[in-house]
Amino acid sequence: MKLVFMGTPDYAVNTLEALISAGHNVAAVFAQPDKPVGRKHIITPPPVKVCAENHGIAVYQPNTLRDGKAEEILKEIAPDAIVVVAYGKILPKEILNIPKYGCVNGHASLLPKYRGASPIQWCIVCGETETGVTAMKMDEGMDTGDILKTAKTEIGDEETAEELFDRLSGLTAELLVNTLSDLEKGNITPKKQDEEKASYAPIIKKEMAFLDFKNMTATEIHNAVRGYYSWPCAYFFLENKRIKVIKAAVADNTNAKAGTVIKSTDSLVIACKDGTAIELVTVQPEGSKPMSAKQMLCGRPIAVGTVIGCE
RNA sequence: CGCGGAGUGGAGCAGCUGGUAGCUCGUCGGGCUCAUAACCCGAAGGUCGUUGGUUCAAGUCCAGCCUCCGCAA
Repeated sequence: MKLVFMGTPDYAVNTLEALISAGHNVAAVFAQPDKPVGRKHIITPPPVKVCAENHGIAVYQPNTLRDGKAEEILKEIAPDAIVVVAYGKILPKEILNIPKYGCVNGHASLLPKYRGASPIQWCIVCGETETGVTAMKMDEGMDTGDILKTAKTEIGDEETAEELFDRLSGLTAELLVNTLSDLEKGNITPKKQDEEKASYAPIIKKEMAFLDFKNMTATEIHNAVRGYYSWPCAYFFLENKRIKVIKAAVADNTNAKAGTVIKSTDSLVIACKDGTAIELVTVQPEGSKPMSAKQMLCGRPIAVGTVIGCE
């Protein structure tokens, strides 16, 4: 098939590679413009662009798709389908209607659940045990298009968002290749989404990853630590210093007041809501590299009974 | 030149107003103990990131460089 691919981050590269090796003619790639990245604000091209260039594919990085230019380019190319994975822009109606098979999006959740920007993080934060990827025919709404095909996978008890990202990225690539081939053969019947079951996964903000030991149970903390890793990373404050929590484990229940440090010798355990307790296994104090809680306690002892607040 | 923190024995940290390094953990040896990751005694181990400067004297002050990290993006 003659395709146009739209995507930006690492996550989308797998799919682009897969489409190419499946023999599709990827006539052009759209990606977000290069952005300043890192401490020194070095202008960096998005991974999808790098990949496309390595394959000698033309890359377009418009700031907007709504000024008619993109539409013009796409009509010129006249692709059979446009494949969109983590592109980061909403496609206007004029573009949606250009390809014969429409615009196919790979979304990282089992739609209609977790529509929106951050489905992967949210399903871990919410404690889901199963997720997947969905191929859908895009319409004007936010992830509301008809479902073409899905693939499920289980979420491991200790799996982080970063790990799940990797896995779903691979699943998406497979799913979309299969979806295209089925579309071509005409053996897909698009299914409407069940609006009753729809839920949204809003974009993640830093503050959301704040660990409030007083109002979260140990399990909720554990899920937050996994779900917000590796960005923005769950954190709390200790003496006005930000401490990121890289890894945590649910500990035995306690009757200490939520937020209180109940163990700080070999390990660091903090009481949470409803008598639960969480052990902070790996942490990263501001300015330092990640370390075990025990290492941190060597240099920065914390007294048992200390209450972790919100300051 | 976006803002800021940091580089000290194996690990994590102290070391204020300059006079040759200390804490917690670990390691090794010994002791106690039915036993121990617990406790007691002792030991080993540091060119204090790098280069140059100030000084009688610098980990401690000044300048440059390298590396790491937090914020921001």
